[in-house]
Amino acid sequence: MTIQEVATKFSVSKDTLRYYEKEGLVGPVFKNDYGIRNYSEDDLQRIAFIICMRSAGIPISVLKQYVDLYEQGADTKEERRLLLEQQRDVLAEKISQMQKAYDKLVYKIELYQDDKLDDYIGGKEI
Amino acid sequence: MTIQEVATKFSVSKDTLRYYEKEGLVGPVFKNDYGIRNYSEDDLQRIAFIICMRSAGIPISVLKQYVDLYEQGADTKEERRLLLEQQRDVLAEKISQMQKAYDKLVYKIELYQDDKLDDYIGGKEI
DNA sequence: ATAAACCATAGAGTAAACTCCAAGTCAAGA
DNA sequence: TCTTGACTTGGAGTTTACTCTATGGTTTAT
Repeated sequence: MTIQEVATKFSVSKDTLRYYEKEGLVGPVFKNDYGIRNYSEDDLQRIAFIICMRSAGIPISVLKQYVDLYEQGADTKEERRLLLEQQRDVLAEKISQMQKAYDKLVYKIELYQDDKLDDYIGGKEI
Repeated sequence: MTIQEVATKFSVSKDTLRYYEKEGLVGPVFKNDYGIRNYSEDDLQRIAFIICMRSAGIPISVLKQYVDLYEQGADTKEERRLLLEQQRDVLAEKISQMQKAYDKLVYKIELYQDDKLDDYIGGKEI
C-alpha cells in the first residue's frame, strides 16, 4: 500500500505518516529500490493503534516508550501492561473532565434557550 | 483575593492567570494603587468557567470569541448560544474518540493479563 | 522527450498555550 | 536599615506535533 493510500485510509497527511516513522512509532516501513514506501498489513495495524491513541491525546513520547518496550521482547510485558494501565487512568480522568465541561455547556445552552442568562458585562453567569 | 490565592484555588500558575487576562478571557482585574491585582467574585466565576472549558481542550481563541460576544451585550445572545452548541458537539465527538481509545486500552490490558499478546516485533497485536 | 504527477529527504517554519526571565516596586520582619 | 519575599511588566523561550519548502528522482501520458 502506498503512502497516499494509507494517508487517505486514515485521514492523515503523508507528512504525518513519515513523521511518525521518523519518531519510531511505526515501521521502519519497507522501501523498494527507489526508496518508495510500501506499507504492510502489520504497518497498517500499528498505524491504526497509534492514530487511535493520538486522537485521544496520548503523547507521542508515551507511545514511543510503549513501542520501544514492545520491541525489546517478552521481558517487558509487565512494564507494558503497567504503562497501558497508567494511560487508561489518565484517559478516564480526561474523559471525566470533558464530561463535566460538556454538562456545563448543555446547562448553559438551556439557560440561553430559556432566556435566563445575564446580558451585561461582569454578570455572574458568563 | 490575591493572584496567589486564586492560583492555588484553581491549581494553575500565576503566569497562566496573567496570560488569560492579557488574552482578554478574564478581567481586566481590579488593581490597587501599586498595581497589585485583587480578584473579585465575578472574576473567580469567570476563571472557573474558562478553566473548565480549557481543561476540556476548548481553544483560547474560541473562548475569546465567546467572551467578546458576551461583552457586546444582549444582541449577541443567539450567536453565543450557537457557539456553545458548536462546542458542545465538538466535545461530544472528542469524548466519543477518547472512549474508543479507552475501550481499546482496556481490551489490550485484558490480553496482557491473560498473556495472550504477541511477544515479537512486527506481530499483529502491538 | 518533456511535462505532470507521484515519490523521497533534510531541515526550516508554524501554532497553541503556556512558562520563564530580567528588572523593578513595595511591605514587613530581624 | 536591610533583606526577604510577593507582586508587577514586557518580552523571550519552550514544548508538542505537526506542516511546509526546497531540491531532486521516477513513472506515465501526450
